[in-house]
Amino acid sequence: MSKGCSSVPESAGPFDRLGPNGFKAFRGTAPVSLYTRFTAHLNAVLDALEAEGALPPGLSRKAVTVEPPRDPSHGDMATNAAMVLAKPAGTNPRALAEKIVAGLEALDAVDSAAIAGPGFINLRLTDATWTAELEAIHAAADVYGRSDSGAGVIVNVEYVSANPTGPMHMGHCRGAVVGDALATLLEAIGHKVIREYYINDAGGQVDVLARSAHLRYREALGQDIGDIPEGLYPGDYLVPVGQALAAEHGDRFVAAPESEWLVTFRTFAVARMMDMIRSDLALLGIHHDIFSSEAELQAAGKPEAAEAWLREHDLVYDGVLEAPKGETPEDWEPVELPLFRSTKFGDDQDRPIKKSNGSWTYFGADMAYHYQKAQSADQLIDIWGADHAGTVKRIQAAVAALTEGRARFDVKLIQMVRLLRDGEPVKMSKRAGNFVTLADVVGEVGKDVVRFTMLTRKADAQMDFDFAKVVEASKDNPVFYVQYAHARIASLGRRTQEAGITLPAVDLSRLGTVELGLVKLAAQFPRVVEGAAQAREPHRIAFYLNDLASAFHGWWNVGNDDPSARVILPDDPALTATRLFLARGIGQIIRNGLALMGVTAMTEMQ
RNA sequence: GCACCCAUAGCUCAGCUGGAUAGAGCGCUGCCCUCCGAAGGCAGAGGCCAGAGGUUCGAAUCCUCUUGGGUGCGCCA
Repeated sequence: MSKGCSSVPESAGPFDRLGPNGFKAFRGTAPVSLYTRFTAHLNAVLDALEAEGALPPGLSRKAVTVEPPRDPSHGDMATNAAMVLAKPAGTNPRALAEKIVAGLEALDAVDSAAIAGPGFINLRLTDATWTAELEAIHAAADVYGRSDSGAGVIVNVEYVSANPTGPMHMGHCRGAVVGDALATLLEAIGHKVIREYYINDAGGQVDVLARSAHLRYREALGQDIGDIPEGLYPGDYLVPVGQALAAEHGDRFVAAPESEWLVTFRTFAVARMMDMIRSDLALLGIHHDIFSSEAELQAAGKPEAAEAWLREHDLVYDGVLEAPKGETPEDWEPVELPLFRSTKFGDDQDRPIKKSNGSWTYFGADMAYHYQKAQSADQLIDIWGADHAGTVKRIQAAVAALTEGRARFDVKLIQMVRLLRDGEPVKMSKRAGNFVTLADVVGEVGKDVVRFTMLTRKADAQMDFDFAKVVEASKDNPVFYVQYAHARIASLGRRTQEAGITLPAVDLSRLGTVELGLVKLAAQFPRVVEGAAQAREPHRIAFYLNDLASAFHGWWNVGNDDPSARVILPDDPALTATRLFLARGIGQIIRNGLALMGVTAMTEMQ
């Protein structure tokens, strides 16, 4: 099996056949998308024009697009080639368009080609081209929509990375889902993906965790600990940690000074917290490949190595930062610290990599961590909460410096989710420890609803999560609407069997205009996947599926008033078979799209 | 004071990395549904894409400025 396609099922197998139009419809395990094929055809036409001198050689075709027009009445496919190339070619768009049209019209798959507007070339494809695409969907099945455009490129996606001080709460949820869906999406276009979690187990917060655990440890040994002091973690989830520590160590650390137990308690508590986080993530179907420990990173001397390299290249120096503008903290004092020249890469201030006590700042360690990730990946993606927006530039600067600009590095910022119940924001108080946990929410509405809902907005837009609305059975709820379409399709199969209809071979020439329209929309799927992966925007899959479901429901609804438009026609088994073939093709796309989102497709609604 | 994110129909949001007459759901208006595929369906109204410049064949999309929201801002993670 080729690299980068490890998640493609073997059963799909390499596939090689010629479509009715002479296209080589499949390459490797997944069919080449219609748009990719037409881009190739267009390039061939342009090459021919170059050869005969109608176009100067070597023009950049970067801005040339082949895509469906927004208005379907314009045709099935459009290209801007004539408009983009006319100027550098020293001709006018329409004259060039006529030459390109002549070349494209010669293709069997093209029914007609026309010049429109300022110089668009609109193509109408033969029905046979589309019905062949429907067959391709069935043939490729679970693999339809995948490609190998990202083959050979390893992408590291770091997401969640919640502090190991408590269970996952809803603040972590969206980033977890977006990161995971993005990772799956990148795999779908052939990337090898590393799903990574960075454990912040080296800072002051885990010391607080250790002290909180010590308190629970004393409690487990029967001491009255009273109220949890300010500054320690109050959550009940530390009770079993204290009990386990008591069972293991007895009372020998009860009165011991902190220096004797801190490391032991910290290590133990962090491990327990990570177990808890892993099981919370498992509720969402999320499993990371690698958990990297900040403490281990530091113990291995990685930050020192990074610092040494940066000093050699004059990118770290010892200096004093100016006092912050705006509200100056009362206790501000100028201190000399090792500073990274992030201003050289567009940051507005150089950033300290060590604290005045000699330990690493979060940034200092994180810098080394990103360098480590870049050793085993070609591209890096971080999924962060939007509250960390202010630190994006410095880490991008660090990656650019340490990799000398080689690694593509994107930080995706995830905006806040506002939890609503009965239209009212759910109140959360971290101090009292009564935040809404991820486990609670998944327990209430289910994994699939949570995952889908988290992908119904652009990641950088704020969103509301309303407990009532996300489970509502109506067309305003995309989660339901998409699942309902898939369930209807599944029920068609069951009902055909119940009706005792024996299905003859399908006759795709009997598909009507509305039905071919559905095929055309379904055939967009590979493009949508490619675009969503390139843009790192998994929400596009959710919106596309909602559109597809909407088109399917619309088709279904024609049958309400017109029984002859229904799928199951006891008097016409051949047409039943054909429409069922279409419906199942749509169902396949929905299933494939949901799979990218990590959502299970339902075969019946309750 | 500075940086980043955002601004699209009354509301919630899409808009496929610059394309043609800017879309969807809700809400609103009108019609359809005793049952057989209505946990609805069909149609309609509704827009200075916050504002002003610029880039070019072409801008909601890219650049600059302004206005109005959100987030963050020395060695917290």
